[in-house]
Amino acid sequence: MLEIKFVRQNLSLVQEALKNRNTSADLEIFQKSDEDRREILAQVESLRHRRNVVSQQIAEMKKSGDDADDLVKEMREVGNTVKELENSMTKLGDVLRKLLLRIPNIPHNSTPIGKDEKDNRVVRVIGNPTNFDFEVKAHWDIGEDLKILDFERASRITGARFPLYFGAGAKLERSLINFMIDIHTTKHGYKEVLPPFIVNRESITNTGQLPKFEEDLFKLQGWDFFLIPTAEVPVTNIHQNEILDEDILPVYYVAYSPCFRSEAGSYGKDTRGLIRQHQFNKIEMVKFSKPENSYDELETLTDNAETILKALELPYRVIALCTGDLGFSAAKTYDLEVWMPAQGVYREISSCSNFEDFQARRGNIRLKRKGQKGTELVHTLNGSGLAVGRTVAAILENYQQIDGSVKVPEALKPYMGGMEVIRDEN
RNA sequence: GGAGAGAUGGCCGAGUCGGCUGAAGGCGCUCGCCUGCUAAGCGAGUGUGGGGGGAAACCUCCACCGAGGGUUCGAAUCCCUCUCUCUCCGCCA
Repeated sequence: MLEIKFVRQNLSLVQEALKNRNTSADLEIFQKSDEDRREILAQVESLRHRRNVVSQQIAEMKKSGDDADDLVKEMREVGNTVKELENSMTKLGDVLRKLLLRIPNIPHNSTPIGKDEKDNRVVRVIGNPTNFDFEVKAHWDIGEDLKILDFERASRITGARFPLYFGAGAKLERSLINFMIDIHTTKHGYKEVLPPFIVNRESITNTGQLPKFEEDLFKLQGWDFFLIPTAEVPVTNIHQNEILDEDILPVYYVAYSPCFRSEAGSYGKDTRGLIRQHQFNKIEMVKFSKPENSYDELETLTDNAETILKALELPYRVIALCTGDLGFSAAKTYDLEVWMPAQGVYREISSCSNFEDFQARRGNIRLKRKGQKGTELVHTLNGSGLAVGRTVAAILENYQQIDGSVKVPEALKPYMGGMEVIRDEN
């Protein structure tokens, strides 16, 4: 959420940001409601002031036995007026809050301006697309042929877009989870957390998925709770309504969680394989930072995610999302895209963002500096490190061999109990 | 699921029969004094959000004692609803 004062004073800047994001919000209603509300506020406050003063008088008069009936009567009137004005003020306040909650973050000035994903900027390319001297198979065929993935049975258990892993496939997924968390905790200084996978409305509003994108979420029937679409939600909310001491910052957390997404509106896309599932596993890194350091933190965060891809020796590239492709809460985002040989394209496998104080304002996450009065909002960041299902897909495709087996990446062998190659054991 | 207790400022904790309590007291923190160093001591200050004024230091007003309603001229204090925490019982991985 943007600060109401900021929006009030920078309407054209906000307008411009909305335009760059290909979105809009009714800023005229905002402006009008804001002015009206402040006008009423002034009236209410002076009436309340008068009531406070006179109430004091009434107390004194009663104490000395004087008759205060006239004043009491008058104050009853004042009280009624105040109540009426307060009601209209509450209504305007609701309008304003609803509008504010739906205004996305202002993109950072280093975020390229552009319409859609075609305008994203390639920042760097690491490694070369894997070479094969045979015809490569898509990961879903590899997985099904090796009997480690079973989309058919999964769809019977639940429906389309749910994963079912067997044997070495299940173990590969589990190994990757441990491998990634181990690297982030031992090499990058993150603290491991295991958060709730169901969150309440407030938490998921704080991170920005609500109120605008409720249709993307799975909601629990009979509860105002949601399945998390990413561990970002519970982990960022660890510190909601807290004042963090300056010297504990920056705080780094890494969490494993399953992620649940309705994928509304993506019916035709990625219908096969592990790329787009309603449930998938992800390792998420979350940072709380002082404002002045958050862009440096974004670089190291991205580097931390890249470390995993490098360790797995998967070719990838880093792109900077343009304003039109940027997520609602983010001011700047780098996507990591891994090379997928079967489709011959780079596919998103991680997204690393700086939200500046946008989420912190919603979640009231503040910082207190030594020797300074007051508090200020922290900056929050997060990035996948990495999406596990997509990593499995990338490994299957990039490490496939002509006989249909798949080599285990060197770095993963210890986690796979020394297994060198995944082959059909049946 | 049943029974009970509680929720106050960064933390601990007091608030009587509703009215100088935005909130005692303590801790912590900041500044100053004092002291060979450290420790202790002394003095002052120290919540958040919002409106108005001022270039600014700051001044002023309003709101906030888990959340939301209600009663009242006036509510941290009374009433109602909800949420959360704790204890005991039951049940359960």
